[in-house]
Amino acid sequence: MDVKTLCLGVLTEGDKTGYEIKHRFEEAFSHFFGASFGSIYPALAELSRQGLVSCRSVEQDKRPDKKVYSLTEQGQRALLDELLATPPRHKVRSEFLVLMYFAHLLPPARVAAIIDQMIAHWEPVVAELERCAAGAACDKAPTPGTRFAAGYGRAVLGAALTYVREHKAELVDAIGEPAAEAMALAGE
Amino acid sequence: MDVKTLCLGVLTEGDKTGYEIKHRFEEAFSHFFGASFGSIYPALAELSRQGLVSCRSVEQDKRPDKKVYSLTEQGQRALLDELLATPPRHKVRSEFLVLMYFAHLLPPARVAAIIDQMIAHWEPVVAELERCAAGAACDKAPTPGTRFAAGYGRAVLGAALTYVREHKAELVDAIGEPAAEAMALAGE
DNA sequence: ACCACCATGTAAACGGTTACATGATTAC
DNA sequence: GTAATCATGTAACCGTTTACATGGTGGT
Repeated sequence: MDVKTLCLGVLTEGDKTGYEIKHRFEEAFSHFFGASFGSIYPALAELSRQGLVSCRSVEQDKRPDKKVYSLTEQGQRALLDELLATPPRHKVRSEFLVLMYFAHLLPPARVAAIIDQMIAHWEPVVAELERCAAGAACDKAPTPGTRFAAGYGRAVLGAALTYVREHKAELVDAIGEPAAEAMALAGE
Repeated sequence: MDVKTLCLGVLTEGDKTGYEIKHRFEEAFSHFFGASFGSIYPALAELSRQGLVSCRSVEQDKRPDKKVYSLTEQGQRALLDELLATPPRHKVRSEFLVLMYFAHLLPPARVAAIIDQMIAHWEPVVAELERCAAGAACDKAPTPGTRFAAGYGRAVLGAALTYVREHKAELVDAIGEPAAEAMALAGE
């Protein structure tokens, strides 16, 4: 599954410009899928070429024209086929956890700072997902899936926050006294 | 941060062949970082060229020679520099959640099957992380970071499991009766 | 017979990010 | 004056995956 499929997906919620699609991506699935303009615009061009979306230019006063994309019938079929064929993968790529794994090689203050950074980063995200999962917010489109995905994010990020908060001191202390184990073994 | 850094990292646990590094990757960080042979072998070659690891060939009876890599002093410094310079990112790419987001476009049975698949996939992973977080298992190398990372995985995957188990029926029912909202609005 | 394990590597293809290029409008 | 929002696109670069190529050993 690639950005093209996601574009088809958001277009089921209504016609949109590339710019709007990018923002929809951010508010709806930024916590489980990323996409930048550099991948969205070429994806839309390709979908248009394949006839899976149609495109009309809309004039604007004092702004350049915008291109509004719509899902075609072919596009709807292609989306369904793609969704039915997609195996449900779930990958995490976390430089944060790599850093934590090698915490013993870093200054304890740095490790503490990294954890604080993650907490500060996650807190507003969880708050936002809480609102989405509740049904309010997230624009419109309160489909069951929207709430499920937001609820998942809330549950999982909430657990992450709780975990790092509760184990920060333990980790920082442990790497601050690297001889602790040796001393324990020596009967200290 | 790339595979090269991770290779330097696992080599702090002791000398290893490319093959062994791959397996270490799998048991230690498969839940937050992926790497295949196709990226590990070239990474090792490049690190060797840069003098960050040294390499000695070891003859084996009835098997081709293996190349055992060791971290050099330069490599240790490079690893530390890289770890200190790495911003703590954390990215998720989940086709599973995309599928759930668009659940209303899929047959309910398919959605249920996908969730069951994820549960079946996550269950043994959580069990393994539980053992790692407890301190036993995960080969040796029971550094504080190892336990922190495993504990994080256990907490987060555990929350994911609980969430999908508790909300599966809700989601499947909701997409099974697509007219529910409309009927409610009509006073039904 | 066949599959899994050990062991190393290459090369094409893929998909995505980052940075660049342009430019008007509105608000602080 | 500086930054954010609206709006579209290109191109170089990056790192990874996938598939291919090779081949002996040990178990069922």
